[in-house]
Amino acid sequence: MRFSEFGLTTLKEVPAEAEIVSHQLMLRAGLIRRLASGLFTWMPIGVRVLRKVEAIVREEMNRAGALELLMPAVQPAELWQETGRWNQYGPLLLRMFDRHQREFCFGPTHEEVITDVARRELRSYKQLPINFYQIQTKFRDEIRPRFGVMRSREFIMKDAYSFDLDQAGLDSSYQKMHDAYSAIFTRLGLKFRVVWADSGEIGGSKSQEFHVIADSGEDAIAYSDEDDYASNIETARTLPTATKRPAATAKLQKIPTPGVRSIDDLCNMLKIEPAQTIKTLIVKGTDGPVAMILRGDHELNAVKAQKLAGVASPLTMADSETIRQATGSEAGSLGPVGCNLRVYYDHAVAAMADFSCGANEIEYHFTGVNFGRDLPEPATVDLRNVVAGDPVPGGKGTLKIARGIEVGHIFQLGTKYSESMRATIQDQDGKDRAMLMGCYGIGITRIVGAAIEQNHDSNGIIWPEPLAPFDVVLVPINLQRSEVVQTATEELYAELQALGLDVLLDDRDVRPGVKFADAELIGIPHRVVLSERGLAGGELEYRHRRDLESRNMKRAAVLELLQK
RNA sequence: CGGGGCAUGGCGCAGCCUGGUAGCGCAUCUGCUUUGGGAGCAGAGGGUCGCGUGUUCGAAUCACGCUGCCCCGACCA
Repeated sequence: MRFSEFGLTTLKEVPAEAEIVSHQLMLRAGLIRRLASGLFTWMPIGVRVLRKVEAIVREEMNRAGALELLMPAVQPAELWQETGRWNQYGPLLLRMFDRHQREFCFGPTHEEVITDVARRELRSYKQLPINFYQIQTKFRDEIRPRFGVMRSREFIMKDAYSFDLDQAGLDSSYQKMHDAYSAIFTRLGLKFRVVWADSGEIGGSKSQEFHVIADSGEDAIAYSDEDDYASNIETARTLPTATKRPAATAKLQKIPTPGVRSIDDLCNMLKIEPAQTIKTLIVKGTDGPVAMILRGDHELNAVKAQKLAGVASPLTMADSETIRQATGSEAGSLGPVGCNLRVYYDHAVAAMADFSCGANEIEYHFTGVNFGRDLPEPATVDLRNVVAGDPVPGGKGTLKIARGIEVGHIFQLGTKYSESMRATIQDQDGKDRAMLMGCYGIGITRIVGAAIEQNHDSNGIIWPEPLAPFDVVLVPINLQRSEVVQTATEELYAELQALGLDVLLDDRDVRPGVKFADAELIGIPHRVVLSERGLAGGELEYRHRRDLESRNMKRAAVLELLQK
């Protein structure tokens, strides 16, 4: 491709709308342009990257035995009503009517459609196992689209769905996808980690996420420094603390705390640390509100809390009226002492002594509270988000926290969809059985952003070679004025293309600095500079995007290097 | 959805407080010079100042309403 014919415009300045580096660089390098909130046009250079991602994903999916198909982006409401998700999915689902006032949605995912395909097509267990996939546009009406293509409303996803007769079959299909995903992210040249996760909206049991490790990631990942445990913070578990509780030394005191509405206020007034306080959260329950007791510096974990007996799911905080009726007090002055609600204590609380908490009387708190004296010994559960240093569930080592960008997610769905949509198959005994399903997603567009988050410097993108829009960029110096350069450039351009390389020839009549700056901004891995000076000595100048210095090399040596 | 901010040429911004018919940098086009790290000079094109209503002799500027976008938050009891 000749630069002069590629229609690429790069930006010297950073557009104000872009917050994170991948978004800024994608705009500056001309990969994407914004149409509306969460909607982007992929420009030619961006599409080149997308196609490279897709090609690798497709190859590995095919290698794993999955079959590509293509389902409609627009789906009829009736299918979603069959599984009950028409109501469950909420405002994330973009709904619309056709001219006959029939209701549709723009597919945010395709479990319903594929299950419909399966129940029509699959009759016999002999057709199993089978795994269908597609690479296609989805729409999710996100509350707050952000970070460019990382959380956009319209995006491209590879979604796959497996069908098996029994759990052993599902385990095997799931494992195949796990291995295929690992192969995909490895081939893409990304640093990633597989973590345990919550199945959330999609449903089902076993589920793992593939995260590209990056500080700007939206998700927190907890992992062990000693074994292979790794989990999304949403589901990361921990054990009761091993530390023994110190003996009580302080007297129980009730003190007035005017104006104190939060843990921070309390700590400021008493000159203590949040870890010496207890906070009490009131959530909605299945029969009356429930109190959650946590150390002041810890956070309640919704996934864990909503699984507890008596707690309403999804987890909902009680409103101030409910709190008043249940405790006679208000948020900001709540505590376990004298609380007659159903109470859950977090593990970490059991190790505390001489702590402070609300007195269930507006703007009064207790200090010097102790278990076994002022409160009964607590039965504790795992209630909170883990923090760095917590014990690993397996018992070995402590947890560390990293940030990641979720680029893949695999689930065992079981029979959630096959049962509600009656997708059954005849087994060896001629009996109808609901198929066991798995579903497997990769965010194709998100991978592009994640790759940039992980691979850039102050000059621009540094594409992992498998993703690069071009393999090599040719930068001729004085192309328009030097016949020697012109001849050598055209010959090299033709030869590299004949070798099957994607070559960008910067044939613009601009000063070299402009070409260098653009080559670095768009992140082409290999750069070859052709100049009269070098050519006179029979040499080209080569530099990899990651390198700081360029080197002069013989033409043959450059060709050899680029063929690897 | 709650809070905050912004909206002026393709991009980044100033002007608004104190009302008088729009300016800077980048980009674009033309010419000349320049050509190994985002060139220089000269010239040119391009904006009904997000939309609406109002105040006023007069509104980018003041008031009200709306829309769009961005950021933060959505357990912090």
